[in-house]
Amino acid sequence: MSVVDAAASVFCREGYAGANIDLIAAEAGVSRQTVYNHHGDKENLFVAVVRDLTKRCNAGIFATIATFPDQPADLEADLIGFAVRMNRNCICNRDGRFLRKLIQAEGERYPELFAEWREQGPGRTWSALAARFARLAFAGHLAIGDPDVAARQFLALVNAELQITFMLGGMPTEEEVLRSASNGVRTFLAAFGRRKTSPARQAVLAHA
Amino acid sequence: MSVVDAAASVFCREGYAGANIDLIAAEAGVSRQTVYNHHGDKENLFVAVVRDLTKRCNAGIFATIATFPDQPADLEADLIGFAVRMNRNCICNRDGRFLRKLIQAEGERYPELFAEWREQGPGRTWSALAARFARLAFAGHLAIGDPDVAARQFLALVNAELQITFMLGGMPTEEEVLRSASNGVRTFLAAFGRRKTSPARQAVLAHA
DNA sequence: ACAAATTTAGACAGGCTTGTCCAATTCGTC
DNA sequence: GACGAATTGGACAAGCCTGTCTAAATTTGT
Repeated sequence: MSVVDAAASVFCREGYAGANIDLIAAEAGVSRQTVYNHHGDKENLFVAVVRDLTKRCNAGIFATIATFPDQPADLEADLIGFAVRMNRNCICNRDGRFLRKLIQAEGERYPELFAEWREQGPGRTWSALAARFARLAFAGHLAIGDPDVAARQFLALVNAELQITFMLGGMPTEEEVLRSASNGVRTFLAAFGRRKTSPARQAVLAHA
Repeated sequence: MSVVDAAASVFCREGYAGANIDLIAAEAGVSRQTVYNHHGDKENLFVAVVRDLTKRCNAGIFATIATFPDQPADLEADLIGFAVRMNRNCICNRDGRFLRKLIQAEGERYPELFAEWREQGPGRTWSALAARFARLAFAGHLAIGDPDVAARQFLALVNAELQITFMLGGMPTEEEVLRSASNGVRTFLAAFGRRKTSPARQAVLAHA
């Protein structure tokens, strides 16, 4: 494991103040001196960790957004699949959980560092996702008023049942992710879908 | 300010490891010795802080749930009002933000302490809220499949636009709270509200 | 194989923090 | 005013952590 990866793990587990350079070095399998040779001091190492996580998370998010179903065959199934990919590859994975925890714990102490994340990450994510939803609406698959609002609500809905797990830093099971995404997409489509499906399907949606 | 309140503030700002007893004492306006006289040691003080926050937050949540609009005059306006109260009095206030941050930062280190919060807090909140929504559905104001899912999604929706602010530990403005609640309730009602325009759906609801 | 660069282990100083002890002072109550 | 309880300030030991230094060992490039 690289020094930065080990540092990410320890910073997340122990917090910045509680993180111990000796422990990071041991976890990375190098000597303490090597850590100092590479990164100067603790704060510098922390910045390197956040930049690394931010870069990888953003790359993952945009790679996943590229799989958004622009021409859906089955809108509900395709959106559920997209939501599951988003959760699995960006939000629940190691990088996503670590970055989230560092932001929550140290965000107020490093405003400029996390302001960068904020602009590059959520800002662009929402905007890119809103564009995709606008396109679906334009193509007649959805009835959306404000695509930015719809994008944020989509993410909120498909994560609605995972909040507690995220809050405690845990990793939801594949089944939990799927259930939350399914319930979220169903409600999203109940609100924004065009309802041109059959009455039988409506009945299923209403009861499920 | 009481010792526990000052400790809550410092633990949240600096993290458990970074919190300094001298600073807590100074912020509370007492001597360090007094802190030790009252609470024994740092860990003990931390536990006292979490218990205090948990108790106050839960009380606030259930007081607010008691204001749920069981007989709504204007369903949309009443739900927005409820959502704003929930956010203002339970989630955005000092206690709510502090408790959330402590859970996120130290939850994994004190599983038994936060398991208590988890059962008494979110578990009962969701369940109580689900019962209120079920009642609205029974009275014919909503068309809900699973009240538990609807309750979680309601909370997720009305907070959808506040996520980033929460993540960075900030306090949203009254306008932001109102806008997020309004957008969330509008979508919630688009998904679960009764629709006079859809005969098929009406039929389904009549049987549900 | 040799030389340069990197890594390692360990010691070390300096600073900070926790938790204890104690004498002096203040406070609450009668 | 008096007396017991609580609070205060300060000193103090012990431990931990950061960051530096050095000399030896190891790896790397040629």
